[in-house]
Order: sequence, then C-alpha cells, then structure tokens
Amino acid sequence: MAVQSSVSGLDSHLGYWLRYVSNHVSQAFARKVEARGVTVAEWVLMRHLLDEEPLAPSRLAEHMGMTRGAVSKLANRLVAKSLVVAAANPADGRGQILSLTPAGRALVPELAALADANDAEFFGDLDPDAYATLLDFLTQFVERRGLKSEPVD
Amino acid sequence: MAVQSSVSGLDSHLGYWLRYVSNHVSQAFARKVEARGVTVAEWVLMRHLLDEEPLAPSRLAEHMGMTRGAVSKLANRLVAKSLVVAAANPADGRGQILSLTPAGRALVPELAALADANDAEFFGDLDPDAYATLLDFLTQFVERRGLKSEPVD
DNA sequence: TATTGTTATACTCTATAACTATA
DNA sequence: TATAGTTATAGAGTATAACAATA
Repeated sequence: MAVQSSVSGLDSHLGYWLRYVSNHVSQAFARKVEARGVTVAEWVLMRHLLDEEPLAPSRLAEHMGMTRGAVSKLANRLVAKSLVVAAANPADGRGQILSLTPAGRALVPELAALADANDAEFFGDLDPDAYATLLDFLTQFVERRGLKSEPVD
Repeated sequence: MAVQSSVSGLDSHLGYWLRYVSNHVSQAFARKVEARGVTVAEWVLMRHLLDEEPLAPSRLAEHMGMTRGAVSKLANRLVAKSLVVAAANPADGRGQILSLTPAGRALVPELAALADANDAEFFGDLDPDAYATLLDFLTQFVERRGLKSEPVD
C-alpha cells in the first residue's frame, strides 16, 4: 500500500465510490430506457403518475424533488411523446392535472421490467443477505438523515 | 401496507437508493467546492494533476473516463481561472501538457479537506464496521465488474 | 397578495463528429 | 493514415427569475 498522502485522494471517500457505482448502474439503466424513447427522469415522472393520477405538476415537483419549471419542461416532453396528457384542473382555474395516456400506461410496466433487469444485471448475483443489508443501510440512511430532495423554489 | 403492485416501484431497486444517497452526498460536496469557485469535475481534474504532473489531456481523459473534447473544455475553464496551465509538449508537436499553477496547487488541499468534511458529515457517525463493510463492498463491486469510467467525485 | 404554471435564460456535464496540425 | 487536441453542436438535467392567470 502506498504511503498515505497528506492530501486525501479521490478514492478515499465513501461518497466517491457510492457515486462511482451509482453512475454506472444509472447510466446502464439510462441506455436501456433510451431504447424505449424515454429518459430516466421521464420514467420517474411516469412511475409517479401510475401511483397517483391525475396529479398536479406542483405535486410532482414535490415528490420528485424538482422545481416546477423543471417538471413543466419534463412534462412537456412527455406530452409531445403522447405518453402523458395535461388537462385543466376543474377545481382550480390555475391548475393543471397530468395523467398517463393509454400508451404511457402501457409503457410503464415495460420500463419497470427494465429497472428490474438492470438491478438484476448488477446485483443479481449478490448474496441475498448482502443485498438486503445494503438496501437496508441505504433506506435507513435516508430515513435517519431525513434526506429530502426539496429544491427551494 | 399497500398491496404489492404488479409493477415494480421506484424504491424497490438498489440502484434507486444508491443514486438517491449518492446524489445527496455529491450535491452537498458540489455546494462546498462551489464556494471555492470550482466544480466537482474541476476538482477531480486537479486532484489527478496533483498525482501526476504534467499530464496530457488525452491521459486525463482516460483517467477520468471522459472524452478528449470534454477534458479540453474542462481544462479551458481551469486555465481561465488560472488554476491550471497548458504548455506545448516538447516531445510531440501535437501534444499539450497540463500542470497546476501555484494557485491551483495551493487549492487542491483545501478541496481535499472539503471532501474529507463532506464524507465526515454524511458518514462520520457511522459504525466503523459498517463504513468498512460498505467501502469494501463498493470497491470490490467495481473490481469484480471491471467498471471503468470514473464518475465526478 | 399568494399560488400555479409557463417561459426565458443560463450553466454544467457530456457525447458525437468534424476539423487542424502534426507524426 | 493515425493521433492529439480543439471546436461546433446538441441535448439532458436543473436552477433562478420574471411573468400571466387565478385565487
């Protein structure tokens, strides 16, 4: 082993490795969903809509930890792809409500399958205990830290 | 608890949580280095130069997992900030060699300290065993998979 | 006044590809 | 021809901020 430098190296931090692995896993996933014509951010928005629909852009912004402007842009792309539709909120003249189109609703399970496949590709041969331990650590880390993606808008 | 859906949720994948935590840690670090006027990618380039200097842009591109074009742009920014200098490679008329300026060399330890602080902020109170286990898992994961390109930080 | 959503603007990160100057 | 580096272009991702419509 090399003598410890007085200046920390890039690889001496957990954050570095976390990002290293995360980037690879996410980029591989991005390539998979790209084949279906969507980006990862678009998948996330659509998956949220499957759970709760219709949903206001501002609600989505909260769930996804993005600004309203960013969600607006993302939603526009999905509308252009005919995967999402926007309608006026009957209860509030200012509001919009977003829903999946039939095509969008049909695509979500396919994207979810790709997410499953991606996870299996990278972690499938992991000892189930190790997988569980890691998943547990990460979720508890988020819980403990109260990490929230809440951009100030 | 809700009935399990037939469509995998966002949070059922290790990749999702990895990214969730990684994004928070990296964004916190980005905010820290931003106060010193540099981005995370710039820090990574500079840290590489501290280890090996002078270094050709193409060599850096390999080390950092980026294209030559991307490195060129990054290096230009650092030159504009007077943190890096580019010189002609005396051994090859096509080549450039990049070095840290005195200001750049002085900044690297400060940035490294911020990286240390960031890691401590997020993982400092972690059980040493857990920290070691996680670090071990991630480095071995990279090793086992032969993952190559380096992420930013 | 406060809130919802849109739009304009800006910047990082990164890729591809065309181009120039050597080798 | 092959390689080093630059530059042009593009697009995702995301932020801030100004704005219009409505509450």
